[in-house]
Amino acid sequence: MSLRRIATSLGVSVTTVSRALAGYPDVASATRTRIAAEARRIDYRPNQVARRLRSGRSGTIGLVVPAEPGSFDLFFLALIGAIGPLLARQGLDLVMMGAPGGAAEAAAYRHLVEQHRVDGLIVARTRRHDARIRLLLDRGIPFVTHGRTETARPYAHLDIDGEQAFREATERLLGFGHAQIALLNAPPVYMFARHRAAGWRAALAAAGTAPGPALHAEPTEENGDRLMSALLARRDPPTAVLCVTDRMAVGALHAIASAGLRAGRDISLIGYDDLPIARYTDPPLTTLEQPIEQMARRMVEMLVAQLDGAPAAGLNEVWPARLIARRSDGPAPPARTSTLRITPRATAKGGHEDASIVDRA
Amino acid sequence: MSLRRIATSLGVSVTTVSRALAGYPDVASATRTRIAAEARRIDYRPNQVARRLRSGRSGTIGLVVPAEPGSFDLFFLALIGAIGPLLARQGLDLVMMGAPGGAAEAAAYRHLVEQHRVDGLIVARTRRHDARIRLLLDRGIPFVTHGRTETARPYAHLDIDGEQAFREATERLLGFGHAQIALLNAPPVYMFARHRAAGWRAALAAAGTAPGPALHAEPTEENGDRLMSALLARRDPPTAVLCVTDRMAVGALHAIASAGLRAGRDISLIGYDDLPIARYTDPPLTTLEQPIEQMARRMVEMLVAQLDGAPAAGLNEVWPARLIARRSDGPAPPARTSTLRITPRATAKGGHEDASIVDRA
DNA sequence: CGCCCGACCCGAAACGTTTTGATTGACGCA
DNA sequence: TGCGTCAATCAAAACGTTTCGGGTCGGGCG
Repeated sequence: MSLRRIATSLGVSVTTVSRALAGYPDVASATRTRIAAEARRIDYRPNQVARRLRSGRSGTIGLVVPAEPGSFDLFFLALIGAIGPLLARQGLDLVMMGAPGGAAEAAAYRHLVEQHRVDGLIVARTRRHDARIRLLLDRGIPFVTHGRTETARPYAHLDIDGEQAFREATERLLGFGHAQIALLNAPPVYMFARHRAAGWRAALAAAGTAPGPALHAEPTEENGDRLMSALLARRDPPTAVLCVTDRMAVGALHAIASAGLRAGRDISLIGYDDLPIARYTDPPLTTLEQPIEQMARRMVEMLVAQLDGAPAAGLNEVWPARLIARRSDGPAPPARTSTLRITPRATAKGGHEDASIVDRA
Repeated sequence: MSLRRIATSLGVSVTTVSRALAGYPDVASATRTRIAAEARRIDYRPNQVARRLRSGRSGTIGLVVPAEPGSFDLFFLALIGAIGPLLARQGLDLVMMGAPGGAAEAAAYRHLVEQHRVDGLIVARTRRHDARIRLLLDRGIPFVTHGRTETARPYAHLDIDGEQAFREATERLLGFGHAQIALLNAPPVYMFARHRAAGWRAALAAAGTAPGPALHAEPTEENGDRLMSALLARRDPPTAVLCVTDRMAVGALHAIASAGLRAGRDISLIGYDDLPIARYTDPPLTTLEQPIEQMARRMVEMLVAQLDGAPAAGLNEVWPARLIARRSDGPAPPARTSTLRITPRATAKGGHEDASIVDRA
């Protein structure tokens, strides 16, 4: 409708208008300016749908977020907030799909891909063997992941070095004199959980200290509370605890306070994410910050590069996290410094993912 | 491509395939089954882009979220999480646009609307005179708002009765014997801020109690902290404080603890939203819950109804909030119960929105 | 003078649907 | 037999772009 409108009102063909506006060199500059002027006059906006039909591209990027109330958290929120504007600047829309985990999630990906709804995808919270990544790789759809996964095939990803981050956090706690450092982790299906656990374990091994107990569950406040309570109920509770996310740390803080203990003195706690709230917990939370804005920017760059035909092979980066020291950790309480080593119970894996079970450390 | 593929492989016309699949009655049932079978065999998926071009609908609905770090909060998160799957069930996509406030926000709306990118919109956090709503009304684009606005024209909206909610909360505090009840509000451009303030004021008026001071700023943890600190620095600080959101309440809690006071005993605090964290603050936060899931469901219904041609006029509802009593409030401290009344200072409005200034109560 | 080339422009096809209006037979009825 | 009716099918147009493969016209060159 619209191209034609300009064309008829100027007495040229639709082709010429299209080519003029697209900047092709084979249109006389006089014509071009007339067309440009008219386009501006009627405030011409190309119809994206027509354009997409013709070009076979949809002009949108998909982001599938977990729809379960617990798991859809501030990290995704920040990601959306950062990614959206960047994509918009590239003329791309961000479409969101909520999907409850498992089969429905796979279906969501299939839906987006097969209906030509998206040109590319952003995949967050990668898992060890990630079916989504396999699907996308098989179909040749461009994507970028936040987080790594275990596959031999090359794919674009950007990740924070969780291993290094937790190694650093553990070393900090060791430096405070803690001898029993526990880990409140996410289920080991998630790669980030594995990396952070590895860092914790590596630092302890390097120091010759036996790892404290490691529990895991979906990283929510509720589970942080539950798991921390379980830790405190032990005969020989740890003096320091690493939490895989701030959300978990908030729950843990609550458990500590409920037990009549004081975080930062009786028990040291370190989180991860640096959510806005971390500044305002009591005490403020020592945590590890990932630069979400910049990550989002880089991920979008990687995705756009692939849309323009770049191979995914070179596109992978791992960035450092930054430790933000606040007041939820500190010197180990003197009474218990370097007391006897406790050995974590080696327990069989639980049946379903969400259960909080003891890791083999 | 695809319709044609079925057509040629079955020796019928594209039209017939289309009509068979669409369920028109004028195709022989034998033909219909053959077509259905073939469609299933090749796993036919209609090309949405083509469909949209033909129908003039885009099959997506838009949600513009504030992209400023502070204002993009958990409420939107919950909204997105709830709305996405519901829309998906209707065959609709949810496209998100982040937009920093002001001019950019208007541009974002214009972009979505004029490029035919969305069939409808969801508008959250309504303002008193909301330019977005005017734009949408003028263009005749279907939309649903979360929150009300001051316009004579009918539009579809669903809101929580913030006035009733804060009246109830204030009455609760009065019942606890508090005589100085302050309000930590959001800027009065937001309708929700006005409603909640009205409820607070109404309850106090009914009880013959003078309103405590009312401060306002963007509802973030940081501002909650700042404003609460300001309250505590007064000669005659209030014994109870209503916070317009849980985020603010979290900041306020921090300010209270920093001042060496104990929330729930020295100072009573009530929030709003019932974020997941409200259960895990210290003390757990008494707050008002809005049923986001159900609201999302209803808003989607309202939107879909309009897409199917229903007028917006009848579509508006105001639901009650539910008070969740936890432990951040309680009886007024005996030493100060019904002490002399303080009169809020009547100060002129500040220059820019984000400043924390004293309301004329 | 005749030809060729470059500059400029355009018609038509294509992307995959849906929908309109027409066509084809078969059948019943007068 | 002739006509109307009904069921079943289809061709073509349309949605708004982009792009392919020409086409026309003038001017420069041999």
